Amino acid sequence: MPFEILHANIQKHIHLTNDDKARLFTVLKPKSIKRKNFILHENQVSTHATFVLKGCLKAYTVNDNGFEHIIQFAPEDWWVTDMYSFISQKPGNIIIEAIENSEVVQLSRADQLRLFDDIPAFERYFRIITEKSLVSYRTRLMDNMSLTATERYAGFCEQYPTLITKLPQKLIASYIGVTPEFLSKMRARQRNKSI
Amino acid sequence: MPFEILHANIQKHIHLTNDDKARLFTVLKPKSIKRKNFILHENQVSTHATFVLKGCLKAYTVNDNGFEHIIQFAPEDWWVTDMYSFISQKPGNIIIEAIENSEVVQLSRADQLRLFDDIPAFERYFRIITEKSLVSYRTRLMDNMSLTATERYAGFCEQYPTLITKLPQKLIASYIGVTPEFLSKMRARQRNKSI
DNA sequence: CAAAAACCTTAATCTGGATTAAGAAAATGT
DNA sequence: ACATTTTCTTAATCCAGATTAAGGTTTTTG
Repeated sequence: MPFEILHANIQKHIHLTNDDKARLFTVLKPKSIKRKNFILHENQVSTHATFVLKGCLKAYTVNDNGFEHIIQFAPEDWWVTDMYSFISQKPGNIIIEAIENSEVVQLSRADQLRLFDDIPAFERYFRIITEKSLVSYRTRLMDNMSLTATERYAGFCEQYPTLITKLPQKLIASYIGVTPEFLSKMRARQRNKSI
Repeated sequence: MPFEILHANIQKHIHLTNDDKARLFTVLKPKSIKRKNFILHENQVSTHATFVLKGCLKAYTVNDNGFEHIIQFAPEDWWVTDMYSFISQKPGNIIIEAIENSEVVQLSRADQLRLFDDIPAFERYFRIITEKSLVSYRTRLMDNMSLTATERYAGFCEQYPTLITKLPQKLIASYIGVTPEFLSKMRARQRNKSI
């Protein structure tokens, strides 16, 4: 049962009957995606939300100078989508790309809305994870406004210890909002201090 | 009917029957709040979400150096709460304060959850506004990471033309993430350019 | 309507982090 | 296993925006 990890994630928040579960599984579309391939391009409509079963994706924007800004990492057991485009079904400016070979399942907005109509518990599940996701964006916004780069890096290390080990530094730099050069400098400073 | 403005807001997203509406109105608590008074203090549990009928509030954090960072303005027709504290019912670090004499209605998390159980349309309403709110935090986070202060100020003027005229500059500075001195400088620069 | 408080402006100086550049190390594909 | 691409580091220079300080203006409140 390759979807079991999603089922377990859902059960953490609500209870689905076997029928509900079967109904959900019929509309999920599994997909394999290789490192450096895209789930969503810029100016494309995000028709689907994506849940990661295995591997890791990144969601990011590219600014006018060609710099990437990472909005979200999506490792195993996480949902990722361009929420703006997904709810409006208009083209968005977010790119979603695999940073490892990954296995995902996708749910279309149309199928999601049908599930909301038929299974209120399902709408509750998404209401709950959207509330939590809102909190994490708000926290990150405040951190960006009120903390120094060093403090943000320390916070990242604390919050995502597993990602620190497996992600290239330049991606972490892009997530916390500094250049790779400056992250490297911060790490050197830290190293010297602790010796 | 002082709550009509909230009812109209809800009807924009879902349909409530008269019974649903009556049910909602019995649990709403109206409240008058004078300028400079607080709806929520730091380290307090946000038991209620607040909808503004009249006036304007600000939600903000205070950092270690005593600087305010404004998370959200809540003018008429907006909801405001410390979502972290509201969903977890743990103490949060956000302060909500009236910046004008205001009229609000409040809904407790407990009442909200009961409404979710009894009236699925109600859960849908909050699911939808939470999705939208998530998008606006995410956009603001990306703007903070990728735009200059000047661009952020221009964006604010475009997005909230009415707020620009009625809010003191120092609050706008705190929202876009610059010092009041620097906002003043940007405005002087703009003025000189356009003469 | 006056005193106090809050707000705005200007200007000089400072600094966290960006930019540029270039070489070293590591990971990846074939 | 090796060549290519991607990452990481270090160091010099630069700049957007912070900080500090001080005077002027507007708003609030008694």
